[in-house]
Amino acid sequence: MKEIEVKSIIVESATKFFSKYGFYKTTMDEIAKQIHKAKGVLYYYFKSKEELFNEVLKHELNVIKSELSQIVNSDKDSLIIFKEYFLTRLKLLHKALNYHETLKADFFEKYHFVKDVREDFAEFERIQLTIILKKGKKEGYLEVKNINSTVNIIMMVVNGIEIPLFLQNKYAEYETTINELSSMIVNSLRTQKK
Amino acid sequence: MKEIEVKSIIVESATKFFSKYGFYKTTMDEIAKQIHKAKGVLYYYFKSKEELFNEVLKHELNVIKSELSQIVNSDKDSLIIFKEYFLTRLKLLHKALNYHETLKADFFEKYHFVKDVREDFAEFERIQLTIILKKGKKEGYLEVKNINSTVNIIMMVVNGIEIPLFLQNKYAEYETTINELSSMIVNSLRTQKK
DNA sequence: TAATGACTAAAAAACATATTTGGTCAATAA
DNA sequence: TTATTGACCAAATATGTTTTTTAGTCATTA
Repeated sequence: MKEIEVKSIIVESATKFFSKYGFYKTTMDEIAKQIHKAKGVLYYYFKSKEELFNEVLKHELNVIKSELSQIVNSDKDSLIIFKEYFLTRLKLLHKALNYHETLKADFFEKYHFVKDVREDFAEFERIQLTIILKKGKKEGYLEVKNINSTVNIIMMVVNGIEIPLFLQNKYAEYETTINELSSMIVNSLRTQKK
Repeated sequence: MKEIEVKSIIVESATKFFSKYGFYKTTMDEIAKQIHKAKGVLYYYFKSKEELFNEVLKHELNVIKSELSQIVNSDKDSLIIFKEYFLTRLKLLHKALNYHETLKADFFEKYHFVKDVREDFAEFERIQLTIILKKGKKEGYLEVKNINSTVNIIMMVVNGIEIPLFLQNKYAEYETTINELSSMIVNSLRTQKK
């Protein structure tokens, strides 16, 4: 089999497990077994578990990126306010994510990824919200539960978007606070328009 | 010794340990040893460890309440915007706190407090911020680290109050996000004034 | 009535043992 | 050479067992 083919089969299998069980509860044996290969072959194509995970993230990011550009360029009417705000947030959240405690705890606690993977990860979270909006009530992507969903929910409320099922617990928890903050943001946006 | 005297000595000793080590890492033996009494005496005055802790909280709340009223009624110039907002938040945060995960995890996981203690606890957190502002750079009260400090920090930034040392890590983590939200709140307050 | 301290049951900590898992590598098939 | 295997290892994790700690009791005492 061609190198690229096997590589993408591995990534595909790995994606299933990582997105279902997370990094630590996924084993290399499982991934190999799923594609009917010996574990050693994974280490022929990838240096380590982290590098494979890295590859999975990169791949997911590319999918998400293309989805994002489609959304942003299609429905200009309903998303115009959101888009404006979102593009501002891209820069603002960047730094915050580098220090995001939950993500660090989950992924960087014991394993030290190279810098550019962190960058990609940051981008991944920034883009997350848009995808959630598009997917509606579908279950989220990789580790959605770990994302700073409060901020995301605020943005949904601001834009009058229905809260997906899997975020409704979080929403109920801080309902009044979120609504308060949301109305402030809306007011702020209105002021800026004048 | 009079009953009330001994009771308050116990509460005083207990407060030191609970505020330093938290509920679980404080032992009844320690508290008794500190006041040179046998452990049994604690159970003569209090039904259980929880009831003693309960009493400690009530006592702290009373201290804090009196401090709060002093602050609110003294410096009207510098705190007027904050006070306005803070009084609104008192109602808004109420519900959110009843579902505050970290607090629940720490205190209600294994022990079931009576309802009115939860109410008191909710009030305790709401009042917390004001106390932090007054105390400036001093270390916080009981379990300060568990408080939803992000919201508190936002409020500090809004009001141009210096971030205390023990909250600066948290601040650095979300610096840009906090500044963004803060400017929105400030704008919103300005709009409301017109 | 107020206080003691030995006592208990249950939880937590410490310790020891067994299993799992990321990663290697010599052998081998294509 | 290139791609794949699977036994093997060290380290981490899980499991089971023993020891210690601790919340709470109670008969006794001052």
